[in-house]
Amino acid sequence: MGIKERKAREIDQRRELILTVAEEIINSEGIDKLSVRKIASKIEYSPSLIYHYFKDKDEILKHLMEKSYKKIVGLLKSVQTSTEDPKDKIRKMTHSYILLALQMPEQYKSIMLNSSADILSHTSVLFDGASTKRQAVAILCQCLKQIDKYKNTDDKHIELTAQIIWATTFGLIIRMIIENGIDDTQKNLLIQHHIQFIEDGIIQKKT
Amino acid sequence: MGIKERKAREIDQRRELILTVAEEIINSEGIDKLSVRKIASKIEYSPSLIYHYFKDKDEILKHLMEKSYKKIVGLLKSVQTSTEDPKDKIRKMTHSYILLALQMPEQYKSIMLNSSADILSHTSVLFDGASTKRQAVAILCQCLKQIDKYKNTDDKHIELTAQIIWATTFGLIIRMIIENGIDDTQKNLLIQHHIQFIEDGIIQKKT
DNA sequence: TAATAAATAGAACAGTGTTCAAAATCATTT
DNA sequence: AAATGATTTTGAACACTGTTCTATTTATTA
Repeated sequence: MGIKERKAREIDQRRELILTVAEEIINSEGIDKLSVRKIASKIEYSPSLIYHYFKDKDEILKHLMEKSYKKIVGLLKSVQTSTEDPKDKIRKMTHSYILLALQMPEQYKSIMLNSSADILSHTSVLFDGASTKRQAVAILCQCLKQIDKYKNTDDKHIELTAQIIWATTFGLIIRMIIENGIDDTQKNLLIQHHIQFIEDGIIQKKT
Repeated sequence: MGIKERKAREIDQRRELILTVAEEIINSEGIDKLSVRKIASKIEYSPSLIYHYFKDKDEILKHLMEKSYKKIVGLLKSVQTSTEDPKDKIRKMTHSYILLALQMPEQYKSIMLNSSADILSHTSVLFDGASTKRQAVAILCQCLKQIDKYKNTDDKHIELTAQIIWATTFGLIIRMIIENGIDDTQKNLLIQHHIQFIEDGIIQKKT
């Protein structure tokens, strides 16, 4: 009986359709303008139908965030295996992370600022022990450990460094997104300066 | 005729009352739960009355933000005139800035993340030339200039440094606010680490 | 084809910001 | 003090929002 499977496939397709439409709205009108009714009208179904495929609006958001989040982590991983020099790795990771985030400003904002508990459990990185539970921090720590100066540094210190790198980079990105009208050359200068700052901070480090 | 003056005073009082109540709601329930109707009910007037004293909800927010913003700038100024050593100044300014922000998390979030154009014109700091138009950046630049190593550094470079310091500190604060449940010792470690990072970045700087 | 299960729609509830015309209050002048 | 005019306040309404519930339609199974 392939009918059940077809049904399951149809449900998945419908869910995908909803997510796609939601993403379209976010990209064209911004996340604030996303509404269940707007999704329904664009999909030409009644609003209540949405609730057959998703528990509530938050669950839709959650799925979208998950998608974007995986994209970001995937990027980090690909950079991690690409280069040799650990310092260069951190440079490149930070740089491409920033560029990717700027390419999907609305999604990045949502992922990082939406404090829904579910999403937060993926994106929180500042707690004690994050290096063992968050891929992004783990990858950063791994890179830091490969730097000579950190050979004899305790793990907690490395974790803190990674957390600061992450949180500060986050800050620069969010402000570049929020403060609209910054031209590209200025953006590039800021990014360059920030990466230099990180490098200096790393080099200088003394246990 | 002191009646007109009394009237003006009464209007001011009413406006103040609305703002106070709004702040109370924000502090107790969070900014998301603030609504015109809730203000009205707490003040025991009809919702439509609010619109006699404020153009719309955004204007109320704007006033609240302005208030908090002034508090922050005031703090920066007081630290600026307090200490001697410029490096110490930056340390202290950053530190007390972070502590103040953490004491008013909801307000800080609103000021910095609410992208209403009016508020943005006070809080945007990343554009080219911000050091002449934004007090926070200006103060930071002034401190940087007093550091020996920066004596021969061009203004644009100093501005970028100030902007990065600002944006990264912002990032750390926002994440400490958003990621609830981080205990105080961890918070202090992060803050300490961040300030150290800034210091290292500043020292290391070579034109 | 009849019974059963799933998908879809429509109406409704409670909430939001906002507007507008009417009512109530107050101030001033006659 | 009464009437006029300005100001303050309200109540109802509009257009939205997320969400739930009960029908109704559609598809699957026996």
